[in-house]
Amino acid sequence: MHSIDAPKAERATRQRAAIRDAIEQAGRPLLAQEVLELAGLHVPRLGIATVYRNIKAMVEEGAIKQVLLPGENPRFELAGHAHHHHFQCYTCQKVFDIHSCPSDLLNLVPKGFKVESHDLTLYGRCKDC
Amino acid sequence: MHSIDAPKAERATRQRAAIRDAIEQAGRPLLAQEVLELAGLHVPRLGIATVYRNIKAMVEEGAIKQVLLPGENPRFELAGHAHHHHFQCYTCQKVFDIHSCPSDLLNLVPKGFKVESHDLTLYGRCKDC
DNA sequence: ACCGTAATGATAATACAATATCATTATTAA
DNA sequence: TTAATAATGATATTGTATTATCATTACGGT
Repeated sequence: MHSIDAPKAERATRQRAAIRDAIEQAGRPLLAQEVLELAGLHVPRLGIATVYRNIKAMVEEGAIKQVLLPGENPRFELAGHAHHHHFQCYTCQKVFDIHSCPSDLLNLVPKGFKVESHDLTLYGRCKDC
Repeated sequence: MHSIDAPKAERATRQRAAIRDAIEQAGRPLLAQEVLELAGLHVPRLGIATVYRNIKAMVEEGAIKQVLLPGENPRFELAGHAHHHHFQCYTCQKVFDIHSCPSDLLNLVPKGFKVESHDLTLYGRCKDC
């Protein structure tokens, strides 16, 4: 008799591991291009389509999450981090996590407006620039 | 003798006036599409190319400025406003100005990082939603 | 080791905002 | 009013990030 199991998918490939490792070890949100460059160091011939495919799958399964900054393409970082914000360097354009958060945001809006969340991006010079 | 003046350009057209008025009277940052819709109420047959052309010219001459929110297309508002931030409604997607600013942003970053500016976006429910 | 097939890599196709093209319209200086 | 030409409107084109296609590769259960 034939199997009636649902299609399995989710094979463990070198590419997927390298992509996940790149995001994890970077410790900062990465552009798809940056993921390609970093993971590509360990998997020669890695293709951008594979990067996008795996990023998409990992977002859907909740392993990583999208980080959007104003006027920038999406970056990706490991999920599971607590609420935090980001810092972008004017010089190298890299984005870093900021693990603190201003306190007095709820009183900034006119009456009638209800604040439910917020995004904060700091800009300046990073430690290496 | 022929004139040696530089090419004049800058004619006063109904379209340009309507585009500027739309941005001014909205009192909030508008997408190019929103500018088309609002200015189009006063100038039938207004084309999107004209909107982009005039927006670009007005940005270059400093009359309006671009407003970028995470994951959003550029919006435009009159220049000359003091430093401020924005609120986006989860329901209607409209963006509103917030004329106050959190205070304790300089101490949020690790040592070695220098904060030079910041962007803050608040999200929630606006007065009309 | 073998086989079924999911995943990959190269590249074509797509989506979409923004710009370029160009015949036509309309502003402005005379 | 007229003439010169800047600006417009309709649409084609571009630019670029992302997705689809498909022949090939390589996991993984047997």
